[in-house]
Amino acid sequence: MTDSTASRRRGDDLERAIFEAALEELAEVGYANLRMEAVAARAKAGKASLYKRWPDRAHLIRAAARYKATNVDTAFEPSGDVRADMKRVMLRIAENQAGPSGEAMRGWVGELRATSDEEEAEKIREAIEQPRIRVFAKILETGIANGTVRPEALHPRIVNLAPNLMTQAFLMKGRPASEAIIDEMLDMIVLPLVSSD
Amino acid sequence: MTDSTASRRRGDDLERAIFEAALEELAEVGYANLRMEAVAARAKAGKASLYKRWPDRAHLIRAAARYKATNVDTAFEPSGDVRADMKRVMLRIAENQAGPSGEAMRGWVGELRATSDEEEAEKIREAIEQPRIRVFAKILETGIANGTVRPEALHPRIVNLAPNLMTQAFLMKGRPASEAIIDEMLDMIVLPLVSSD
DNA sequence: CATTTAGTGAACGCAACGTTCACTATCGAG
DNA sequence: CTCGATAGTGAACGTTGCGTTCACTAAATG
Repeated sequence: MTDSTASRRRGDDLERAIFEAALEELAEVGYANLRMEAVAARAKAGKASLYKRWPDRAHLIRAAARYKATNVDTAFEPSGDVRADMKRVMLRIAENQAGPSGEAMRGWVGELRATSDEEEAEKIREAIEQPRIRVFAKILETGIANGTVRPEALHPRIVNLAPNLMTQAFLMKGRPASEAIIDEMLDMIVLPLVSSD
Repeated sequence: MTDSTASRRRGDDLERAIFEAALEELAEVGYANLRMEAVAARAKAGKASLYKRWPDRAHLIRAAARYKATNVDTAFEPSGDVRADMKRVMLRIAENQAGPSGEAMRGWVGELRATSDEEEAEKIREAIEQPRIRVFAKILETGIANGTVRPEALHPRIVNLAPNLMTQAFLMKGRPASEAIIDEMLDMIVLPLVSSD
């Protein structure tokens, strides 16, 4: 926990501590209630150290989310059972949405117009979608290889469908889709669309 | 500045003026930048008159959005051409998202957890979804009647699919889906799922 | 016309923002 | 090892927007 022989941290060391603090705050009070002073206090840092690094709350939180995304295990090997694989990944997305990353995204969406840095926004969107596209494309490819999936299903709009449904559900309901809802998404929408029979 | 023949409005008369002002502000500066003082000034009303009616910004904006929703022409008669009907409605949703209602929704989503009045949230969700469900259900029913749509397509998850895709696109991109994207949604996802052939 | 009801506008206290500054711990070059 | 340069601290500050209060006044009521 806290070191009583407190040394004064600098550089990346301090930066990481701030990120961790921000993520914890995000998880606890949510984006809308996150206070810079609270993050600073939690990280045992001065407010000035935050503002030296990021111009405002939105930037700090985006940076923290990026930090978390890079430090998370994203490895995935498809089993060949398309439904099971998709479900597994969707449950993982749900877990993720329930934590600080979900809050970061909610806040980002809420300020999407205000910020309106179209360049930056596009990069964030890509950072969110790219990993998902890769995983779902892999699942579909495996399905195509073993004949359970139509080859035409490998289109970005369809590859993105499942994660997009997850996003929609999360944003509109305020919490991630339950397992029951994921099952419905799969059986009523995604699988009928991609299955080869 | 102040009109010498200034009549002082009251009740619903004043309330409408406040709603109009709020909607104009929403359209101009967006949810995140909307200031209560600006709304009051624009409506030529006192800030106290706003706070007498609604406890805070979020409530005022929700009320304004509701006000607009009830004063909008929602009539729709399906032509029997399912694709054309759906496209027409989706374009109307896009138009709507581009205006103050879209901003209201973005703001609501951004604060969904902070507000966290689960009761109220559910009512708002319903108010958004109900009219859409009715319209798309009608379109699908007509399609079922003339044999172009599978009867099993009349399931809430599928009925809601098109509007949900519109919502997802709007929230993540910051602006409504273009016509080209709507075409893709229809041809790659919605129609393959509901068509009877 | 008198009384009650409702809106105005200005002032207020408050919370959080983002900035500044004097002070201090750590780093690294010589 | 010493000393200057670099980076962090913590407190104070001005500012903005919130939501409230109050003395005043216009409109409705009867």
